Order: sequence, then structure tokens, then C-alpha cells
Amino acid sequence: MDTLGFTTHDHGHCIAQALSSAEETCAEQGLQLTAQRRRVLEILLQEHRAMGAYELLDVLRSEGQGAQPPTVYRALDFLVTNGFAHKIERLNAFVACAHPGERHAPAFLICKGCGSVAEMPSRDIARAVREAAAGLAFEVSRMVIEAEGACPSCREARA
Amino acid sequence: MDTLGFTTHDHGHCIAQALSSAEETCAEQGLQLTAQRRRVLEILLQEHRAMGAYELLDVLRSEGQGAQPPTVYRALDFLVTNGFAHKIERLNAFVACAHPGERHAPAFLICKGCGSVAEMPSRDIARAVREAAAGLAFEVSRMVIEAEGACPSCREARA
DNA sequence: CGAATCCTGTTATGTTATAACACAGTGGTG
DNA sequence: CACCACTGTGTTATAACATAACAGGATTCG
Ligand SMILES: [Zn+2]
Ligand SMILES: [Zn+2]
Ligand SMILES: [Zn+2]
Ligand SMILES: [Zn+2]
Repeated sequence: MDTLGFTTHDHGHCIAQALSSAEETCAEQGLQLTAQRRRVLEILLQEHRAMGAYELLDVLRSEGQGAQPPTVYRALDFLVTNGFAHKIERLNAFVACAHPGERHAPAFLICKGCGSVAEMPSRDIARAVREAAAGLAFEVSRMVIEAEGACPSCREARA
Repeated sequence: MDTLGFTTHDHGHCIAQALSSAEETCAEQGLQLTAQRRRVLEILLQEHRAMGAYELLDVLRSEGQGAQPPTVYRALDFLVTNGFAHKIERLNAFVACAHPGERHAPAFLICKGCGSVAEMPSRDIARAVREAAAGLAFEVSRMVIEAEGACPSCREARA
């Protein structure tokens, strides 16, 4: 299963897979994937990019619902807490998880050229962070890893 | 020179050293460390913790100046751009650099118990990030590395 | 059914950050 | 000196992001 970020892919399949993975996980853990929460996750999967909470809110409203900010933030809180989506701190934005089901510390690449965001492998990074923290007797429970730069296509365009 | 974060230290010396380092760097690079900018850096050094922009604004106002948000944000922009301070994305807050003068990718430890923030060695982490990004043909220009968890004293208190 | 719990709707507000424009100081140039 | 370009500041207003607080509906379980 490749979940690379800057490549094209069968997006319909990608969305369906992520949704069923979320349903499965919720069933296993007794979590309620309600209509609101599912809809927000669907939007994030559909758009396949980092979106602000108010941008999501606009989508919900355009669908005819009279949603308010807390509606979106509650759904996002559920999705982030349970690993179905991640918050990109640098952007104050949210993105669907590219590795649903796998336990992982998320790590992101943010292209300053085109704004696209991809989740990257984080095992080695997470180990380096834990080791550096251990050197100061600090115990890590969560980490924010976000790299800004130029994605392959923007690098090419520049050259 | 030890710039550990969770230890006590000669803070007067620490402030004076950071300020003179900033002055020196500005002189070398033709940057203007104006009164406003210097004052904001002094406050960050004095408090020795992560502070929000509006918290800094309150301090300036308590000193009798009728400062407005842009005043603080401009000073912070200068300090962050030139490496005298860093932004902690997770906290929407700012902290004076603990390694002034050295070129480095900042990396932070944030204690969820007491709120203290420390800058940690980042060389190995930065390398791991660049390598993971290179695997996706992504070129990193800047990175956000912030680990949340428990600092030594909070770990002890819990045990 | 009754009670507890979780989820949602709604109003209002808090917090963080920037746009836009006017103006002052500085330093170079002719 | 008159002029210009550049950088920094003051000020007003507003944008963008996020949560508090309370009421009420749905679900579950004994
Ligand atoms: Zn996809
Ligand atoms: Zn790009
Ligand atoms: Zn200090
Ligand atoms: Zn602590």
C-alpha cells in the first residue's frame, strides 16, 4: 500500500478505503462515527489537502446545513483524538490521516510553492526526537514534526 | 556553555550574553536592533518562557507605552526571522533563542505539566527529517520540531 | 421507565494575527 | 539643499482561528 503524498493515485479507492478503515476502527473501539464526523472526514479525504476549520464549515454550509464553528471543531476533535485526521500546527489546518489504522507519530511535508501537504515516514525521526529528549530526562508523549520546503514538482518548475 | 532548559542557571548573565550576542550579530549583518525590538527580546529573555504576543503586549503597555498588536508582531517577526527568537507553533507563543549565534534548526520540549519550554539539541533530528524528506524528493528549507511530554521535575512529582 | 452518558444546536465571546494607510527618520544623489 | 528610496513606527480596523456555556435531543442500560 503506497500512501505517498505527491504522487497521483486512485482517489476514489483511497477515500473508500480510509472511510471503511475508520468505520472498522470505531466499531472495534466502541466509538461513534456519527453523520457529522463522517461527513467532515469525507470532506478532508475528498479534498485531500490541509483545510482550515472555517473552510470545512463553508463546505458544510454550502450543503445546506446551518452549521456553526463548534460543530466543526467538535468533529475535528473526535477525528484528531482518534487518529483519523491530524492537525498541521504550522498552518492551523487539518488533514485526513494517510495511514489510517497504523499507530504512528505523524510527520508532514508542506510545500511552500503549491501548498500541498504530505505525510511522510516518521519512524527514524520519532526515534531521534525521543533520544534527544531522553538526554534531557524528558519523556515524550506526543510530537509535532512539520517540514516546509519544495515538493518535487515545484522544484522542477523552479529549475 | 550549557543552555539546558530545565536546569537553574545564572540568569542575569544569560540575559546579558544573549543581548550582546544579538547586538553583535545585528552589527555584523547591518540589522537594526531598535528600541522596540530590543525591548521585546529583553522581555522574552527575562521571562525565560514561551509568551503569547498579547502577553508581551500587556507587558509593554504596563510600561506606559500605548502599544498595539502590530507593534509586537513586527518586533517578533524581526526577532524570529533573524534567529533571536523562535515561534512555538503548538502554543502560538514565542521564546528567546537559547543558542544565539549558532545556526540551527530549533527543536523544543514542551512540558504538559508545568508549561515550561526548552530548546533541545536538534542535529540528529534535523538529519532524520531531511533524509525522510529526500526519500520523497522533497527539499526542506525549514522545520517545526516540538515534543510534548513530561519534564524531569514533573516526572518526579508524578512518581 | 428513569438515569446516565454522549452528541448536537446555538449564542456569545475569547484569542491570535494581519491589512491598510499615514507619517517620521535616515542616508544617498544630483 | 531638494529629492528619492528605504526602513521603521503609529493607528485603526478587521480577519482568522478557537472555545465557553447552556439547552435539549438521542442512545444505552439496568
Ligand atoms: Zn487520497
Ligand atoms: Zn509544490
Ligand atoms: Zn536564561
Ligand atoms: Zn514540567
